[in-house]
Amino acid sequence: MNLRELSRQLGLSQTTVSRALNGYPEVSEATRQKVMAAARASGYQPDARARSLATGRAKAIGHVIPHSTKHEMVNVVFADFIAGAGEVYGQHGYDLVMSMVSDDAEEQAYRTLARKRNVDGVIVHGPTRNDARIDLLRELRIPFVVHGRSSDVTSEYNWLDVNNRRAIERATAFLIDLGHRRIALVNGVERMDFALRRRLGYEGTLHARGITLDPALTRSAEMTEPHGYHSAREMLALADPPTALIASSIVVAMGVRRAVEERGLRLGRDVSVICFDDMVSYFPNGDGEPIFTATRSSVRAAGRRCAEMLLEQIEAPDAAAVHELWEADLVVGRSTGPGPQQ
Amino acid sequence: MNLRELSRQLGLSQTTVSRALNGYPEVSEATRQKVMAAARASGYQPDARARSLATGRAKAIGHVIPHSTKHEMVNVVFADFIAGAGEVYGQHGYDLVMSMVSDDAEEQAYRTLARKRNVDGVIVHGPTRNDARIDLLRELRIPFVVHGRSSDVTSEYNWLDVNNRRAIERATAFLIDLGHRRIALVNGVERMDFALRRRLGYEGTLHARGITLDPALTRSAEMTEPHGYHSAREMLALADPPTALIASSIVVAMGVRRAVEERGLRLGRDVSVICFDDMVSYFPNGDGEPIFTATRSSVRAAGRRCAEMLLEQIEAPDAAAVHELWEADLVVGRSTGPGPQQ
DNA sequence: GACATCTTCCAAAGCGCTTTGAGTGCTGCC
DNA sequence: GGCAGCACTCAAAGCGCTTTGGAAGATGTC
Repeated sequence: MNLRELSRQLGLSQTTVSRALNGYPEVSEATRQKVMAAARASGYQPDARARSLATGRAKAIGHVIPHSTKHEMVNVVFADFIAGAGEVYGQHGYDLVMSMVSDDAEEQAYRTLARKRNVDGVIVHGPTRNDARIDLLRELRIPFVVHGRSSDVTSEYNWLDVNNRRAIERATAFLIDLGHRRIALVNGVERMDFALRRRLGYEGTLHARGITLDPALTRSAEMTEPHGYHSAREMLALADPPTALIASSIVVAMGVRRAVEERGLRLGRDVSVICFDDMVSYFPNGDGEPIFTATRSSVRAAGRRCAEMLLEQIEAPDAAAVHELWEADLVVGRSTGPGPQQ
Repeated sequence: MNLRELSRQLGLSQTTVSRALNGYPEVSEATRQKVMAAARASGYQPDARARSLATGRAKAIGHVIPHSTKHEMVNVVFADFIAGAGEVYGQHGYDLVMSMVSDDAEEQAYRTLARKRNVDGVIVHGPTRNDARIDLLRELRIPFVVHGRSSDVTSEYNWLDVNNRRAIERATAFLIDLGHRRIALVNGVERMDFALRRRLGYEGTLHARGITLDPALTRSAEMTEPHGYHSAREMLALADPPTALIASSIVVAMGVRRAVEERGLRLGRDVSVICFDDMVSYFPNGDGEPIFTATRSSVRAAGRRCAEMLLEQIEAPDAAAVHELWEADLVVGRSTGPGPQQ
């Protein structure tokens, strides 16, 4: 069933049928009703490709996901972000098209996406410091929103970020206020902008509070459970071990907890842990009182908002760039307690 | 830059340029080289929509993901499955288009997908028992592969499944051999076919070994960490608690562990735990000796294989339906030990 | 009643590609 | 030299939709 067939059945021209279905005013209410009814009855749905070719709008958003051979990791929070964004796309009749691409081919992937014209815009995931993709996308003149930010990029672009620096500052200060002085940071890969900002927050707060940074108390790697485990295990075995750790995600925190418990220590009493909680659906931070004291911000909500921002940008391509900086909550759970008595 | 412009520059017809680029034999090697070079130089890439409209092939695969309002959960393993499938799609020049859809609109989503003709096939996720989607997709005549199976569906369809029943049979037998008699099952939602099969494996093995099933020792819900925690916590508080638990995923197992440790028990000594490990990238089951004794099967590999099967099916739509049943490994880790002395 | 103005509809062009069917020029053979 | 056959190339017809630029009929105004 296509438009020609449908209009033939109705004894109307394709023009009229198309207009009736798309809500144009040049068609009488009576015929519109007739057309709508016939369309529903026959299950007519316009061919997306033909419509897209005719209108110039793909009605789809691209997400390029690098799957590196080096760190073969699909981001933990990714599924929830996509879920949030996908909701909004669905509401607005947009599709989500994903490209999994080896990370040395990522730039090419964006070029291809732009040329093939099957997306109207893209979301940029996991920006690094001075991320080259931003200028590339500007050059390609394709609307985009960055989930996160990229330090040292001077051009204007749309982004939505959590105030990672501020969040970790607050977490660090919270631990210091509790009497901790040996505070470790189990960070993500610091090529990633968010991880870098978290480190800055950590270092800045230690410095401001007169605590000298001990390089032995920071680790940085992919945010997996084993990363948390090994980092914590090694650091807790030091002669002068940390009494508190900041974990970059709830998954990392799980690893930290494993190491803590393996050592026979009790979380929240012997060792304090704060983590960054992205409120991932299948791994909530407890369901009553939080398991972990955490800085908290919903990645799913971020996905929703990024999608909205992008759709707005597509509607009005000449609008000024939009930025949103979200503050994370600091929620207190059972994983933190007073530091050691001096 | 489009085909017309490119052929104009080259002084050739669109036909010839198109044929040269698509590897048809009716064009001389010399012109082919010339055309290729010009295309590369100008960064020409055919418009996906126009090509798709002309060829009738969308070069894209659809994944419909229900996001229920009831259980607002994005499947844990989903990201890894997609990553695997996406790799294969990428290698074959296919895109992946995702529809997030509220689960009461899922059937409509498939219809729309079929009508809009912007995908050549779909992957069905999370089949339930007697899943209506299978007959629907047959009726819509759109190639599809089911990740999992659907009990009680009589029609033929393509599927790839892990032998969940056998895996849990082996896990249960393993625990019985270790001397356990009070064995609990912390299962997923049993509307899901895989969860149902796991229960059958559990019940069957208990029965075969002469152990009477205690309904107090089974739980079933979304596979989240809190599900593992609450289930284990409640069951461990019973007058006659389980000495071993089978967890439906590694995330659930994390919750189980939390409950075990909270009770002051030691994993692998006081309580044994076996889980189903989907080998999710960010949450490996340890990196040397496994943390948990587990039945193990890579969901990422499953994604890859499902994608291959689907692409083959698209190439040869009249080929017979293909099935693959994968056996899970049973790997021994540190979370299991001998049962209580009689 | 004649003219202007809406309202309602239509034919046809065009989006950018693939593919059919038809040349055109060249080579080889008799 | 004439012809068949081959190697290339092309013009044009779609794919299914939107949208432009009219046209036809209905309505209103003087």
